[in-house]
Amino acid sequence: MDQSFHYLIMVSHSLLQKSVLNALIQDGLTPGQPKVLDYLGKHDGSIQKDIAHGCQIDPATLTGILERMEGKGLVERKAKEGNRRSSYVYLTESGRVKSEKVRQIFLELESEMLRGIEQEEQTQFINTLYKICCNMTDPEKLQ
Amino acid sequence: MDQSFHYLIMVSHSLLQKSVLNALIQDGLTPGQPKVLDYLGKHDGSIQKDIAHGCQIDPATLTGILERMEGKGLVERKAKEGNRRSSYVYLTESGRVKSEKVRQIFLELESEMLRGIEQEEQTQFINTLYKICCNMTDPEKLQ
DNA sequence: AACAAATAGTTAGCATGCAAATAGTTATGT
DNA sequence: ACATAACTATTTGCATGCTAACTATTTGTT
Repeated sequence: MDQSFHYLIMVSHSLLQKSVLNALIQDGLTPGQPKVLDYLGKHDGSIQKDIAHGCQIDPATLTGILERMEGKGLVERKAKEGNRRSSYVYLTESGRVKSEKVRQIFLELESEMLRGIEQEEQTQFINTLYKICCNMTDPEKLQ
Repeated sequence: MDQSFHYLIMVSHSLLQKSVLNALIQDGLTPGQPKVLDYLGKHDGSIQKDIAHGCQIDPATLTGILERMEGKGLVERKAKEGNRRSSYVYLTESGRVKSEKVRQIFLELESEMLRGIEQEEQTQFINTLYKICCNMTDPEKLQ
């Protein structure tokens, strides 16, 4: 396996993405849905702009994903008095169950990815990865 | 920013992907092409199956990408005597120039991502990331 | 040699993912 | 108050990305 930096970033993401979907496809979830469910599990009632930002996808992409999720009864989009241009997104009962399942899968996969790696090495890795993400983040769009 | 492991993996990949494309879109490259050019720069004359594997995409996806790259004169697909079911892919002159440009961009972006991180910390990070990728790789498909 | 199994690539259908253009809503400036 | 600007979500068009089904070729078995 090529050990260049950018290649490992690509591979780790690709393998994680495939594992997540492989574990959740029997629940009827499609590739774009797990990250949205994960985000809503932590920020229920967010507006679409914030969900898109948190999930690192374009708002236009999120529109389609939410339409299918609403069609399957995973989420509801509601308007609020005094702000008719934002749409507030809430998990349904079914959506909350799936969101919890997603959270569980992420924990299991993280445990598998870090198999055989010392606690200290894990901590150092997360810290460095966080620095890297900050280095890549446009200061204008700091979260 | 959320500092969970899977989230940082997703964010680092997403930001890298966007930076790469941002730097290469003026060259007329589309999102799927840089990784293929990078791979061919190191393994010119590969068959499609190996390119797909190296780029972590499905062979069916590669078919479409190569069609557009061939249409733009970046690559050529040739048959070899004695093996008519594989198609061997070669960079053209123009493709080689783009491939070199891609390599340069990757180096610059890696340098930017690792800004302010000690050499020893970088080395440790790569080592851990490599272990993680190995943990996620199906032993059946070891590269 | 004849047939079955494995392999390589393509096609079709669907779901992301993005940029650009659009519509509707809210904020701002004068 | 009015016109303008900014903001939020959607639509459109194109390029991935996947699975499943299919074609063509090669290998393996008998």
